[in-house]
Amino acid sequence: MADSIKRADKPREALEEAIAVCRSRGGKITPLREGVLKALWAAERPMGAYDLKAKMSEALGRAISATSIYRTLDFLCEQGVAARIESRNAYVPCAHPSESHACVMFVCDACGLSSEIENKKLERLLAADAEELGFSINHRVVELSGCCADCHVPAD
Amino acid sequence: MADSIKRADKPREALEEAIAVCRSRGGKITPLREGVLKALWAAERPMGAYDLKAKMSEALGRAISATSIYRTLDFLCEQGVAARIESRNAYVPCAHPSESHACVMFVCDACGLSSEIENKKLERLLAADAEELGFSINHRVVELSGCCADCHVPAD
DNA sequence: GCTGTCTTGCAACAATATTGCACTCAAGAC
DNA sequence: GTCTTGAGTGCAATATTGTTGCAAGACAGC
Repeated sequence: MADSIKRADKPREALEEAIAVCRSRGGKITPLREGVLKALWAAERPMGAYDLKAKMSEALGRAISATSIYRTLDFLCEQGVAARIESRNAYVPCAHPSESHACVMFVCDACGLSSEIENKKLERLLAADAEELGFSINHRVVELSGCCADCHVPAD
Repeated sequence: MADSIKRADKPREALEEAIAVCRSRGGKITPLREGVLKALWAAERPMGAYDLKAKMSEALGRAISATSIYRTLDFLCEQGVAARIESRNAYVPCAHPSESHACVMFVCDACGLSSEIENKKLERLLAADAEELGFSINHRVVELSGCCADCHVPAD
């Protein structure tokens, strides 16, 4: 049911799928957008906006402004191909662009690796709580930090 | 099962309970700490650190530094009597200081009201996902934004 | 009174995010 | 072909949020 905690094993296809998804939704793929998406998939961990700014400036051979990065990230998040980790002010590529976005993010404090998993039961549970309160949910943030399997190997 | 979406109906007792909880855990209640807690309970919505800085500076009649506010908030969060809303960079008083902290926060985009509810099933669900990944959870963030019952009354 | 610890003050700074205005470029209208 | 329009981007300035390092004050235990 759950994804692997590693997500960088198929960045290539994921990137292409993400681009296809954006296009199919009428989004334009510019070099900056593609570069940011690529950088996110290439990264081993969530990236901050200013990390991306540095990365993109280097990759494109000119200074990219923070503004552009934020706009690009907004676009990618709207398209569902990236997600913001609120508790870290950082961004990750999103592996489930086509699904309604109710992912659970696991983020390792030690190595920074993040993993997204879908959980329909969780979604229903939250929906039930919301209904009880008469609350209509617009956006969900479910983030768990701790230690991933690779990191807390005690003695091996 | 769920709390009311309004939390300001019993700020007085809640405040006193929170103070008692801190004391019982060996925490010292200083005027600043008490003031911040009081401000959080008095507020109708999550407060930012700099809001609290202004509020406290006014209340105590002298300039309080951001540093002190952040330290105070750290203390209150550690004690479990306040909680940070990651998706807003803001803080709320916590209604369940004695429980293990796996609350679900509902925050209304329209009026800012926030409500915390306990949900044990959710906790188990997350624990199960975590186990499957070999992930040990250290900190949970479950925040839902949207529209509360009071705000999306359509026509009345 | 002395000592050690916890709390606070303060200044500087770092990191994150937004705003307003101008410019470019490509797609469609004429 | 030219014009218009709108999306995307650049850029400078600024706002907001959060941290660090060091010094001073408060207070309990001895």
